[in-house]
Amino acid sequence: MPELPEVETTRRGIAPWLEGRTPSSVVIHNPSLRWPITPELPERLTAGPIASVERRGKYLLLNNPLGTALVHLGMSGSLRVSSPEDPRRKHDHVELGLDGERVLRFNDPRRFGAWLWTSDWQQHPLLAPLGPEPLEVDFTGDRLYKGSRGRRASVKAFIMDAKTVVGVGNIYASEALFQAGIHPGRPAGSVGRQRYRRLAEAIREILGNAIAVGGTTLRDFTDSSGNPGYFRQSLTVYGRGGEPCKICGTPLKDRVIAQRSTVFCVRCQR
DNA sequence: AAGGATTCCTGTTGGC
DNA sequence: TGCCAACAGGAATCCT
Repeated sequence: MPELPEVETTRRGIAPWLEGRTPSSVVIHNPSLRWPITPELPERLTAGPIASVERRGKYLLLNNPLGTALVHLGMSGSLRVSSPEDPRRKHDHVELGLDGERVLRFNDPRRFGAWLWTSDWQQHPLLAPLGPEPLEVDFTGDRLYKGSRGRRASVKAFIMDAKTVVGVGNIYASEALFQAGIHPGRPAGSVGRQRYRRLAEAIREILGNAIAVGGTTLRDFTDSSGNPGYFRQSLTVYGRGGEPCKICGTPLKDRVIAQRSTVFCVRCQR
């Protein structure tokens, strides 16, 4: 399930193959993603060189002189650079020809991903409302504290809301709340300033560490070369329901909070 | 306005 | 062993 570290890992892998090049072709094998791929996408993406590959939250931005292709991996999407001779895999929906030797393929079994075209991504309705980047300086505990006053939803739902901060999905939200010692079901408005400072620090540290080892591979995430990420071995609570807490040994609880499976320690997290 | 429920989809898993 | 229902999950969208 790609969260910010997996998307950033993907960005770093594909950028060197795309930047400065004009795709020779864009072939859409199946346009039925989260939203139908607009038929104009191929002509737009082949119109000029891709100047840069950026990331905003979990969106990848392929920028060229006409605008930007917004690529979202959804929950099962991946991008891979391979040889044109490598056989297409099941669920390869989009293919960019890079030169004679390489192709970029978008694979997405569940088709929750997206490829959208926009002439101005900053104004795009999906991107404009997004909150701060967790690894940038404007993401702070004080900001979380202020934004959460009066909020009755759980602190877990609050930090998974992209308007609060981008890129924190179910796995890293659980990990950060454990590291900060905060119970995921606690109302966001009842968490104090100091504890939000701890939480912001935990989010930063965990996402940064995950990026450094290529993300988390649970089942099938791989980078653009097909390699797994190694953060899984650093997970302290996610996927460990019923197993002992690594701090106090109490069996970890597993229950649904914010519509998602959530693992936490009733003793260490309050 | 806020927050919870629903929805899209397919591969994996668990029960019988 | 085989079949099928339940489940997982990002996040927009619907509903209250």
